[in-house]
Amino acid sequence: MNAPIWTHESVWRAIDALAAEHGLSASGLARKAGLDPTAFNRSKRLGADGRPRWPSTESIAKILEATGASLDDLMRLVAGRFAAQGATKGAAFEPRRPPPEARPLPLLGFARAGAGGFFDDGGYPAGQGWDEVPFPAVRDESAYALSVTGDSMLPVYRDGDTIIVSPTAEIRSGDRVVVRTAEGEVMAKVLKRKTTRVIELESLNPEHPSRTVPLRDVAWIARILWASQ
Amino acid sequence: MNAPIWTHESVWRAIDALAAEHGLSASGLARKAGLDPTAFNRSKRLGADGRPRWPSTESIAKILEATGASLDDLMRLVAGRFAAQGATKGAAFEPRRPPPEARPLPLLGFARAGAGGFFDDGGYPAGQGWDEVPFPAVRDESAYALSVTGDSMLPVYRDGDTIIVSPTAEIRSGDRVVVRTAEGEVMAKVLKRKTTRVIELESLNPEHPSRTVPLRDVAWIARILWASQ
DNA sequence: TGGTTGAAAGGACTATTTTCCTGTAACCCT
DNA sequence: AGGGTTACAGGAAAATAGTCCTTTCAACCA
Repeated sequence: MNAPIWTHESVWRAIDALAAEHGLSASGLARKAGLDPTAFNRSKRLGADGRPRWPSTESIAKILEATGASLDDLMRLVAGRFAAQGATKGAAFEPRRPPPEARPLPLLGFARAGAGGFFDDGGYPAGQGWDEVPFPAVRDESAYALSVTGDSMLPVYRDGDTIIVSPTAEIRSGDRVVVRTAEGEVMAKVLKRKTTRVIELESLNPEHPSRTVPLRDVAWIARILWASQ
Repeated sequence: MNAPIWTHESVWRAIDALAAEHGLSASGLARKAGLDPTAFNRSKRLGADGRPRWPSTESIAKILEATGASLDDLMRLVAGRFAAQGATKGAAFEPRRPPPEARPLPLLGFARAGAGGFFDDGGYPAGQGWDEVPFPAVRDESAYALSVTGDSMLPVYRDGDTIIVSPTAEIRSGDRVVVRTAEGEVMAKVLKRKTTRVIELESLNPEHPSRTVPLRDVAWIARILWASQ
């Protein structure tokens, strides 16, 4: 079992479980906590654009108070440890794999790497001044890998490179993304701009022109997290 | 005795403590998590009308991810159990950490990604035909991370990208490498050719010329395994 | 059977949180 | 001294979560 994590999925699951442990529906729990009964509707957990909607920390405080649940209870439920009576009728539709467990790696700014004292003679990290970074910080259980084929993504991605893609990671301007169009074309690009109607995609090769795609022509978009080298 | 509770005060206190445990200010933690640096300002924790402002559960997920903190850490901090301050900032390098444990991720060739049947409507892996790849396949206990600074490695590496470097991994022609010269210059390049006397390094930007360095001028060379995106 | 209530989906609107922006102050480096 | 960066306060705009409202369906009861 991997370490429990705080994710959109696990938080909502905890809310459902808390409701069930108190013999309530999600709408009943919301009502009991003084929230609108539709607040926890499953239909509202993803926005119209598919973006995850997170319950607020304030709403969580209210449901804990209304049910008398403790901080321990909250973490237990987020961790997925439910009471037997409260077993939810799971919508489990595919087996989930745990995401890779992050470990801390020593971290140094590149600009400092030339200064003395950070590496020994063999090029191994040494001395003072190293920070830490979790690697790999991949929390998405539905993350997958794509193996690059061809030369069309040079110079960033070469034939045979592996890219790690997350369908649920937040995407911001400047992020490298995989986009599938409604026609079935799948491409790796840089998201330059997103409006309510179009997305603008820059090529990974700066010499190639940007491309604007209407959102209605976008089947899905997923963020690239890591690339092998 | 009541269990620790989830309140406006305890949640913000936990955020401050998480920052402190990583040697960061609140604004530094926000920045590290990809949030606006003003997001956790003390001045913004109560609204102009005195109403408490709660951090979102999404923001909490982001700071946990950015710091590698676990659900147990979150609970500990919300409960008010803090570690001594500054424990990890600028710490001496500690050798012999276990490398990240590889997990299998679904793998698909990019060229096949446009064909039907590999993704559901939301862009999640589905259907048959997926292979597996271990991620991250990093076996080197001395692997470390470098944080890219500046624009000199565009378009492959952008300012702020993290590259994972292995001093012990085998290096072959075409691999992306970090090289330190005897003079102390550290650079990221592509190893084009290695002979008994020289190495030839291509720039990551194909427009820039190759560079030949005598082996006696090379202090060390390490292979880049992964790059964040 | 008809009425009532709750559960849930979906849309519009409102309230709240985050982001963007500006300014000041402190600190560090050249 | 000047420039750059970070920390922090404060205001406006943008984004997001909650509320209100409507509709449909199911369960229950008289």
